[in-house]
Amino acid sequence: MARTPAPGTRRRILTAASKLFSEQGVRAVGMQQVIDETGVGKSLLYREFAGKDELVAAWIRASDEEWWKTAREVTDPYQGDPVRQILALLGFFYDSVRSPDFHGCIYYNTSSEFRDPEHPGRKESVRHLRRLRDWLRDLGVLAGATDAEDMADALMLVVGGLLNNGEVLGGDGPARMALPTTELVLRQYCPTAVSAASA
Amino acid sequence: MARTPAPGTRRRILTAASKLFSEQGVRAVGMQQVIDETGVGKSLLYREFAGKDELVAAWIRASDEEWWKTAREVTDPYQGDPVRQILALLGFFYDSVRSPDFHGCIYYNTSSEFRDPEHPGRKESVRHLRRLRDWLRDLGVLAGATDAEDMADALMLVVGGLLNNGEVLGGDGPARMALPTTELVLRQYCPTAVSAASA
DNA sequence: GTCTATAGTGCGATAGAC
DNA sequence: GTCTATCGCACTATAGAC
Repeated sequence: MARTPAPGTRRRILTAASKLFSEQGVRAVGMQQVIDETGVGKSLLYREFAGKDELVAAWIRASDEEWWKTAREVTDPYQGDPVRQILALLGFFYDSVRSPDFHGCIYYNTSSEFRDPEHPGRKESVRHLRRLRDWLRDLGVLAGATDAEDMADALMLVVGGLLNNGEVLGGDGPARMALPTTELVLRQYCPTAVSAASA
Repeated sequence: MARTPAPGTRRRILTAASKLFSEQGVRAVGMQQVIDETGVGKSLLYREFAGKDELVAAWIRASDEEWWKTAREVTDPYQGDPVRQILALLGFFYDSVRSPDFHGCIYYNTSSEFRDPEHPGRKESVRHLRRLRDWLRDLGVLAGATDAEDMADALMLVVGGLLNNGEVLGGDGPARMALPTTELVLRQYCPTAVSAASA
């Protein structure tokens, strides 16, 4: 009889691609390296993904899904307290940046590697960052922010600064100031809610 | 006697390389494109620059020099008023990001494209960002900041967020909040100096 | 395996300054 | 015409997409 398709092939490829792409950058990694790392055959890889661009997009999409899962786990304990949820989220970013596996934010990095707005990997990356910004705005509304749009954009400044300086300047650099600066922003836009959360 | 060497060849190559690299990213641009854009011969290009890595490093170095020149022009009118100098500098960043020629910060982008700490282009990029951070710290000291190191790192968060979100999220996005957030940080670390500057 | 692209090398032809 | 800077092309080798 015919051999049954091995389960989880797609996942194995994505895991290997994720390691290589995030550590070295997408353009620095060839498809051959992905193949070598997985042990999968070339034909199987190309049956699973139409091309490199599609592999990149699938990697970003999978990372995005996993990220939201973790982000919700991190903020769920503070359900009903949006200010603490924001602080928990920024704390999660901070921990990620300080982790030894951190090699820069894949969404910012992939956007910078592919400037064509039509590139599937860029599209997915931009989509992720937009959703993050919108989530921060929604939390701001829940927190009764005086201006939730402004607050979300100010927080994206902190997030962008945290994620992009981490790999470049030392570990004791700007990252250290991410939480204090977040509190500064929160105090500006939700003074009453922050006092309550500090209590 | 002999033909005279054309002056400014190096500069012409750097100008073309700058356009291509900053618009499309370094790895997306081949040496042939640089050659086509300048009309220069391959042999001349390789006599002027040992290889692509060296061209990239030279481009970053030239951009860095030009940047400092402009940055000083922007802050010089506020000589003796470091708080206003910082605000002018952030205003300059803001204007750059909103300019139609902005295609992302070349220092952050090049760092993200080349992860090898030994890559000459990365080295120059990191050096630029470190010098910027140190300048902000020095201005913080002059402004009598309660903690100039913390303030510089907090401001680098704003700078990093501003420069890295600009190309990704819309023009009306986080960039808009860069100056208000800078003021927030300044007020936190130099309350008296900011009041004086606002007066 | 195949085809393309890219970094880098080298040489002959050409274009100018004298 | 002579001399040299520089171009343009051919070439190799390597790597990458598929």
